Amino acid sequence: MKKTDEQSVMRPGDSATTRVLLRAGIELIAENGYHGTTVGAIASAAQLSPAALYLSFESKHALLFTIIDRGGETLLQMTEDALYRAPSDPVSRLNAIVAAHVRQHLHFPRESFIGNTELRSLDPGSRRLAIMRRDSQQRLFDRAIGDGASAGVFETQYPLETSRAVVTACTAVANWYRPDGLLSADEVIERYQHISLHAVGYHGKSHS
Amino acid sequence: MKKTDEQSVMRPGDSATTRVLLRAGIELIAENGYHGTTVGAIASAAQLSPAALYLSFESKHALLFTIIDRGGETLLQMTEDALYRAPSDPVSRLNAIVAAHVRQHLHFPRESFIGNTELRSLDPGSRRLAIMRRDSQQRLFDRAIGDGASAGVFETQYPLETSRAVVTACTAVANWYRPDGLLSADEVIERYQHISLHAVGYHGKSHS
Amino acid sequence: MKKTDEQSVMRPGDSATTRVLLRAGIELIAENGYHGTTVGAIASAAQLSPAALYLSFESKHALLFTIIDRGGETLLQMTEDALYRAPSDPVSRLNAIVAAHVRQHLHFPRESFIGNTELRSLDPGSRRLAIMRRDSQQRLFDRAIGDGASAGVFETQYPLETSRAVVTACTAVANWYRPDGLLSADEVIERYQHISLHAVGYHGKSHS
Amino acid sequence: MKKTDEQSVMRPGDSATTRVLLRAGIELIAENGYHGTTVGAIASAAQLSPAALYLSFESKHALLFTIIDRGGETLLQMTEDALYRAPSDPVSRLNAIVAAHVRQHLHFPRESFIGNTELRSLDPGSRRLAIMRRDSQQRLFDRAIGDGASAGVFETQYPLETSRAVVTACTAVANWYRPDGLLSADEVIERYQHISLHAVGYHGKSHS
DNA sequence: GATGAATGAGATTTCATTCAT
DNA sequence: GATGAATGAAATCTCATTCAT
Repeated sequence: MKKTDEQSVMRPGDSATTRVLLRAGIELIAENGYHGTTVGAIASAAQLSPAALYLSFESKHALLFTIIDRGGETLLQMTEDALYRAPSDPVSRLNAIVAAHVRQHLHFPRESFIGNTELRSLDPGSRRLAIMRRDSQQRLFDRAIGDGASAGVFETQYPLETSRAVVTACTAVANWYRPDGLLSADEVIERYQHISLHAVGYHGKSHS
Repeated sequence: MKKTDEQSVMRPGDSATTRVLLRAGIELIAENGYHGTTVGAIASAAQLSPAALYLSFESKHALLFTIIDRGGETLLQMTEDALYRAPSDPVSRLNAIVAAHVRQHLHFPRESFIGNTELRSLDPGSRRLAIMRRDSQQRLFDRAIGDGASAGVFETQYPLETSRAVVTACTAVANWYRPDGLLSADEVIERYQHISLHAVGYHGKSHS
Repeated sequence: MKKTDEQSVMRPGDSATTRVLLRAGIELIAENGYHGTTVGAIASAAQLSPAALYLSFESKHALLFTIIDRGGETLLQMTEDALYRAPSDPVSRLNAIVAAHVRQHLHFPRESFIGNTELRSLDPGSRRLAIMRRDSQQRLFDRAIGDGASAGVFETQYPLETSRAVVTACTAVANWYRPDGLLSADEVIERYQHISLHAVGYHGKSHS
Repeated sequence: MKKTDEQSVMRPGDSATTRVLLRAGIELIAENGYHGTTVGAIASAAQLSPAALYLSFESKHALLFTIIDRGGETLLQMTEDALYRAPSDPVSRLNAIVAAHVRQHLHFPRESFIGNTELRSLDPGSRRLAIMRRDSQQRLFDRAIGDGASAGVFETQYPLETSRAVVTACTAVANWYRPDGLLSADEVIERYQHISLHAVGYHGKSHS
């Protein structure tokens, strides 16, 4: 359980208090947005006093940055790892990063949602950093799809737009997926691989 | 110009003051979110006093609701109209609603963005209404794609997931499209029609 | 009455609200110090809500700065004016600035007290400005006493230390003088002229 | 060094921790005032945790009271001792208490400053005690100067005001004296004896 | 003796909203 | 129709103090 947590925002060094605050912050900010969430609400969800937040974080903003920074770092890492381990043919590579991206958004929908919607609530310096990382993630897809198109495996006239559309759609699973819904995570992943291959104009077998 | 405005949130009956407040509200809420935008900021962007807002709207919330309600109403209307005017074959129908949906999001990116992200800031009653309308819009796509799949024109195993992915991607153009960018609105529309047809597993000509 | 007020911190352009806040701030900060005085206490002494303070001043600090800046400006002005109007002999000149300095501290003891004790509560930029003005005031005395000593009219070996001692003593009247006490303001002034002339080693008549 | 410390606020029974806290408290409170100084800042200047302060003192207030109470006690003691050892003529007696008062304020400027400015931050009971002691100190000067005036040695018309002015000026050395400045402590003392004799209207030799 | 973690109370400041003019 | 002045409520953050370890 904790192990799972640590695959997105939590880190081994975090104290129990820090973790419970992060969990409460993730929950509430995903629900109401950063400006719609008060320090008091986070503290009370964590069964702590508002003052306690300032022992773990320098400010409310620092809590938000921690969520976005660590979540973004983990997503990029996971995706790069998946790419590293994948066979080198375009289909496998696209399948690998779609799986990694979708999986992370399925397992950590709230963390991902915050990372996608609350960049505007970061101060300019932090925002720049977060945007750079988001762009790196996008470029992994741009390259995978672009390479497949150049190799003639993907028959799309608009690889860049398609790449954006694929990432967007894969990201949006965080908005609607419910673990207690009809589909298992693995089923969703498989379907998004399928849809993505279609979108890039791949006409062969999905082979996975 | 005003004509254009009125194709999303503005309405003929609106006074000049109401319009300027709506314009300012759309601009600022899209940028900073509802809770991140103050009445003072909206008023000052409209070159009015904060008190003036309360002559046109009952509250800050009422302003938000106006933006979301009217924007959503227009989007649905436009999409239904497009469908009504389209030939009855699946490709034409899908092309028609993709065009309507994308066009509206390209021309009114901020209004659309607010309609997608600030539902959570509505009070429960208003939110329910907005969600119902958003679901109606989604169902237009579900039906268009589902019918095409049933008819065997679209070869997708997962018509529902694909429909969601298509709407998501078409919606997201509001996040990145810049009117002064490389592509014209019509080019973007054409490419999204192309990508959508690919995604639903259509293998024929795009015929548009 | 208002006329009198305006001879230290109040200014013609100040609104009634600004004035009442300044008066309350002067009273309370003189009594409890800047850090010992809350915005709430000032507002409530002014029969206003805490929020009202922020219509007249940018911050609590801005209120303090206004008191110190304007009070210091008035003191320097008054002293320079007195010097300008005085006959040019050393005794008259010293008498003139002692009278001006003591009078200001007698009539505005709280404003003066704040100007002497709360420089440390100003931010560095404001503090520098206030210190520069305080030094200008000191130099008026240094010069008056130094000139008298050079001319042989004042027989002191230590004109600089004496100048500091004189200013210090004249300033301290703000700490103990009570308008309802035994001495009238003019009597106090006369006595401080007398004491000052003694201190600088003047052995003739006081001739005032 | 420790010996010197103990001539104002430190006492032989004080533990090392108590001493380091007193030293830090004196430094910081003199700089920023009582209300401008936090327990955390004192503790951290003493390289201790905030909680440690409560092992040596009952409260932040108790620390302040210790500084003011002991500092005031020492000052009065020193001045009384000086008077006790002085020859009985008015000039010697005034010289003696000026020397004692000035010396204490030169050697312990921060302790003295706090004793003069932070009485208002004491609770009423403690304040009364501190004020009584300050008045005792003032009366030593009142009596010395009054006796000299009665004896016709000091020719001042206003012995009481002069006494206040002398104490004020002698006290203020704590505000400007810097040990690394141009004058040694003994030189400052000599000059203040000189100035004080002038101020009280003594026209003979300074004989010291 | 010393501290890290925690907190209740309170500080400054902001904000949506009202209302007399 | 418009606003300047005002405010109650609440937001973020600080601080003196406690207590289990």
